[in-house]
Amino acid sequence: MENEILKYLSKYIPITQELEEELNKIEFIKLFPKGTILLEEGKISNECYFIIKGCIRSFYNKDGEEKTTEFYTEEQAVIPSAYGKKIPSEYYIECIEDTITGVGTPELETEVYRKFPQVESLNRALGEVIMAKYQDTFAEFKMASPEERYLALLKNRPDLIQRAPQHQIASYLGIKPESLSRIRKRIVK
Amino acid sequence: MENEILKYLSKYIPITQELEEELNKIEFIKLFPKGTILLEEGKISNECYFIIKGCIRSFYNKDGEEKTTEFYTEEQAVIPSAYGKKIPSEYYIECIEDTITGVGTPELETEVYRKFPQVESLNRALGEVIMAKYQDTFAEFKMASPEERYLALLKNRPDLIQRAPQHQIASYLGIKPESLSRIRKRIVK
DNA sequence: TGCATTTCTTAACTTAAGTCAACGAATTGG
DNA sequence: CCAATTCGTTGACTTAAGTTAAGAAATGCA
Repeated sequence: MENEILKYLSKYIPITQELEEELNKIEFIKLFPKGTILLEEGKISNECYFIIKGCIRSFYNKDGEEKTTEFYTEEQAVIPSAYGKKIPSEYYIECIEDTITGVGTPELETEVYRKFPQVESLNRALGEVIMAKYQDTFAEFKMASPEERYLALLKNRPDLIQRAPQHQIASYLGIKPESLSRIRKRIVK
Repeated sequence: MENEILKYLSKYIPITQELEEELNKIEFIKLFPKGTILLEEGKISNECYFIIKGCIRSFYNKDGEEKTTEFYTEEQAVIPSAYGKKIPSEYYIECIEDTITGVGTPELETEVYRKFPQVESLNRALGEVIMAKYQDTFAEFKMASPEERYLALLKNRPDLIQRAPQHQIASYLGIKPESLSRIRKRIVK
């Protein structure tokens, strides 16, 4: 677990001795216990996270009801919409398991990009890949019925169904908990 | 219309004489008539587009039915999920109006990034902004009912309702054309 | 361990979207 | 300009999700 981010980066670019030392110096690994709120609605966001182990969700508070919109797990980056901008966040970010992350800040990023421009290139390329996947996910969501969305989730991220409570999964699928309960019952048959 | 892309870029980075000349040399402005299919399902994608004027949609063919998943208009980038990867596209891309675009290719990008690393930095930063917006759009979509989605579209992209046929708007909202027709009737009251 | 809280399920009922079909309106191409 | 096709609306009916409420199951905490 010493430097999982380096391990991850090394899949994509060669890690020089210099880069390794630099990243070891600045990298900030943190453990957050389950239940930690990493970002609150209305607050300024100055941190992003790379999940080494654990699970994080983002959720809105709509008329007192929590609407989970995203789940993040191992090897995923959590970048709040308001990250680095000086605007209040519209949603919360919470660890739903004990979670180990690398923590990034705009200042850290700027410094690393300046010293190692290749890392910025990599981020540009990785960003495009993640964007493409996300687009596809949104398109599938639009085209599918709630039941189809649940079946797709079972297939694509089966771990989530174990890791997150069902009412959070429900809003992630864009439906009510009662509906998800019925869908599950229907499927068993 | 000589170089709209330079105009757009100049909002974000200083345009040197050298960069301007370079981009003028390599930039490839094309006009596509309404109805042009820019990418077909199953085909390899080697072009991305920056819309100067016009409207482009992406759509899937699900059991013979077209499902429009995205509309792109002025100052938006159209980057197919399969762009630059050597995998077949899962969807079509079509101009639904006469459309003027800047056309990009992976080779062109590589060359520009090599000569003007600042452009790659800008793209990294812009990509993050676009990603954040897209995430917010997806979250809103999940939380809203079909009627609320339509009202949001009316508010946020009112031009689209004039520019695209209603059945395409319907699948963009994740519903059937008959339902959209009824929603519109409900709203007028 | 046991009590309190949260989560999940079930049921009855309401509401709105999906489906199928028909028809008139608008658009397109020759 | 006309014929053909596509598009949008409407109606009747089906299906599934939302709502409300209640109780069972699971979980967390003292």
